[in-house]
Amino acid sequence: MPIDGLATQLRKGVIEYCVLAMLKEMPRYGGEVIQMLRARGELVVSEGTIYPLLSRMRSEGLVETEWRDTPGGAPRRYYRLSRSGQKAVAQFRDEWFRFRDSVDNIFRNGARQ
Amino acid sequence: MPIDGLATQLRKGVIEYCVLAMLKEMPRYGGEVIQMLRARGELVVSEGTIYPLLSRMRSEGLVETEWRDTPGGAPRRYYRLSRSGQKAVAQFRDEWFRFRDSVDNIFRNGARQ
DNA sequence: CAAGGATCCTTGCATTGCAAGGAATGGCGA
DNA sequence: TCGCCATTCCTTGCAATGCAAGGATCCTTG
Repeated sequence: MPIDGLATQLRKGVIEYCVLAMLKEMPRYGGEVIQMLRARGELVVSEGTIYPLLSRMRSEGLVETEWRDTPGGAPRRYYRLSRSGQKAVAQFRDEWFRFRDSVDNIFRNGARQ
Repeated sequence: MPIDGLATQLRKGVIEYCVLAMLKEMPRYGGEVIQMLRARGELVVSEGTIYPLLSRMRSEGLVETEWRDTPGGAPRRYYRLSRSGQKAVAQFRDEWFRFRDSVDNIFRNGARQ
């Protein structure tokens, strides 16, 4: 059973770039990213989504990582944007706004162009 | 090779409801739907996407179909919205606007809530 | 030492967009 | 008539990715 029926498929291909965008400000670790996405109602994700995603982005060179010890508990792997990650975010951002407008048009104006 | 790199994954889970929304005005056939989506720059799809999609929607009861002869050429299968298809469009519409706002926020304001 | 919380990861599955290939219908020119 | 082409529809197999479930490691607390 998916976390949230309809929106599950909506998230495909968007979460990756949302995560990259969240890393623009500062490096973050996996659990932190999950918490931040959950704070927004519509972007709830599970560990099984985020960790494989972060691994993919690392092997694609979009992010770079660094272990940091914590005052108590397991060490955290922090992710920060690489140069090519920054480019990817910028490129996707443009595509997102165009895509969003197309879909908005269909749902606001019906099929009329 | 995908039709359009980044946007390929974006389309997942959205095209289905865009097609349903396009059927609200009047019944349409597969090729017509493809043409209309291509007219919008950001929602280009191929036959291999639309025909399996229309079949799924038919077997889920979201659309009903009817064959119509054409003045010259192969007959067309026309799709029209069923009652449950109308409900699905309305429900998705609400989800879409919320989802869109969440993503917009991330790309406009960074990670700040 | 045992229990528990936080963190990270892996495996296997479901969904869905896509390319490639193919079949049926009718028009048109050789 | 025969072959070719455009139009329309469909099927097969693959790729990408969100997800649940399960598990490993490290630290603290009792």
